[in-house]
Amino acid sequence: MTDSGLNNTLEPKDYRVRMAPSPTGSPHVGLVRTALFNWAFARHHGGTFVFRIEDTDKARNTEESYDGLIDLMRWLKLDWDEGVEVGGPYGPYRQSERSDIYADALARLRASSHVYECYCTGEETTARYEERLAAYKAAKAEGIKGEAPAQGYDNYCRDLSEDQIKAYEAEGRTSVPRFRMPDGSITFNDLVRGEVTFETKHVPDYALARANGDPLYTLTAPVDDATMNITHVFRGEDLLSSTPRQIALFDAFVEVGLAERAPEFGHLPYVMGQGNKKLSKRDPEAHALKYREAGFLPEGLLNYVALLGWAIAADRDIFTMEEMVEAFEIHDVVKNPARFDVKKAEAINASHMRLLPVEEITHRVIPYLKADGVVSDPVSDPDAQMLEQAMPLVAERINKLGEAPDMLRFLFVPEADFALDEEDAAKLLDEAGLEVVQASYDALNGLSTWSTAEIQDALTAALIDGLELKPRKAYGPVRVAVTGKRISPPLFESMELLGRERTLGRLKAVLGK
RNA sequence: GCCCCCGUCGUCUAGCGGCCUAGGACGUCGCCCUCUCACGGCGGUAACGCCGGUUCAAAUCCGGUCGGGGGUACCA
Repeated sequence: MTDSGLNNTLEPKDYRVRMAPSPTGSPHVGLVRTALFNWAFARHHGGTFVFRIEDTDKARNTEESYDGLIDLMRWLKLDWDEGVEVGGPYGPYRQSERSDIYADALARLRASSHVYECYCTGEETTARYEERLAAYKAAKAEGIKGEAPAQGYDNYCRDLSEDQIKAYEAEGRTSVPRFRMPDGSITFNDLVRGEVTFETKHVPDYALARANGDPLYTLTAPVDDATMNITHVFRGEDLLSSTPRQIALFDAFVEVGLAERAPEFGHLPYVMGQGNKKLSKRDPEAHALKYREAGFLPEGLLNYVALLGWAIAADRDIFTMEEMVEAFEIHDVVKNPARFDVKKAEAINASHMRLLPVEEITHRVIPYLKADGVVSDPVSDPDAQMLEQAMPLVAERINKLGEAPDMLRFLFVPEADFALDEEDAAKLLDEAGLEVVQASYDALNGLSTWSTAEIQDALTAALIDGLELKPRKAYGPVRVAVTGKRISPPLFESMELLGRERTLGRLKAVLGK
């Protein structure tokens, strides 16, 4: 048994965690959760959060994806103390720039007894498995009980003689370095799951590099964690079963002087999509940056994502990142996978919206208004004034920043471009509706003062008292005529903001005059 | 096949042997507020996978079983 425990002289301020994504495709919400928990752990303990990039797979990495990762982390304000873009004492922080380090590590390992050369081809390995399987089945048919053969590499080249090696080399075969798993079992204390034990006979010897010399993930990640002095590794549960081989590797590192000890591990449960499938890049809700596009607040997304496997208290869902940092303990992380629920994410986001003062929401909504061409870029003075007055009306009725443009557009469009929603117009501006609009026009036209209160009084007198309409019936057509839609900010306030000229103009336009 | 992980309302979770006729949140349903929408308020709905065991007492501990997931690569 191997003990992976840290020596207990380690102080919380010395804790070093990392997140190490591969820059392939657009960043995933599962990655946000992993980043958040690592970050919260580091901040809670006063440790260090490292951001490293695992870009050894040249074929799949893109610079665009890398930019997306940086963009995402900055938007979320998950700041890192060391890593790409900011540097640090253990750089470089991109694996593609660390070839020398891996070559050196591999050379040391090869000089030890922990690594041997394997000359097998993949076909040979599977062929041997088929053979074992056939033999097992044959024996079973005859009633002989035995252990079913394991799939995967069978440690065939473990103890090759000098002659055999020479023969293979003479054949012109290439070889890969394989790590020799020790006998016995490996037990480690997973910080979220508790004690986990693997019998090493179930863990085949594994390749550390390709035949062409390129190091594999099995080597690079542990080497980086060792050389960057990472003390705790929190990652997805898909890596749980590769942990024993990494711990064994770390033991070899210690022997060859690459590490002082293995880090502690904690395996975070999956973030799932619909059904029982891990949220994949194919699912639209998987893409983290989409939430920014939709107008999520970073603190809203983060709060929701934190809830996927962690709870701050039994009766509380809404909290700030400061509060999370204060309360976060890795031991409290739940073991079972969580489904990502967009509806709840939106609700949590809405709660955060309500926590913000109007001025802040205004500030944050501007990029969305610009993107949709609702306000000028840069924002003109009149636009800024209008916004300042209009935002109190809409701030509490939107759940995402991205909902603001549609709600505000009617206040900003030039009259020439103002258009009615066809469906709403067809529904509400029928004969009866136009009568209402006519009555409204007449009532408002004579107004001496243009204020919310005056407007409301005039319309109430004309429509509710005069035409004896239900408020619902009365204001619907007017709303469509003035704002273009059935759904809008409060009508009387909107009219005041729009001004007498534009309001009356729109009413008249509907009446066809 | 073999190894490992996981199993409380539809969903996310609280629960660490008695505080549980299982709490909160989202969803959903009903009501109230209301010029639309949204907000807000009130109320309802709904769960310990199953079987054994330990115990005076089990959602909580143990065993089994079923179900789900991951691994078993010269992918990460």
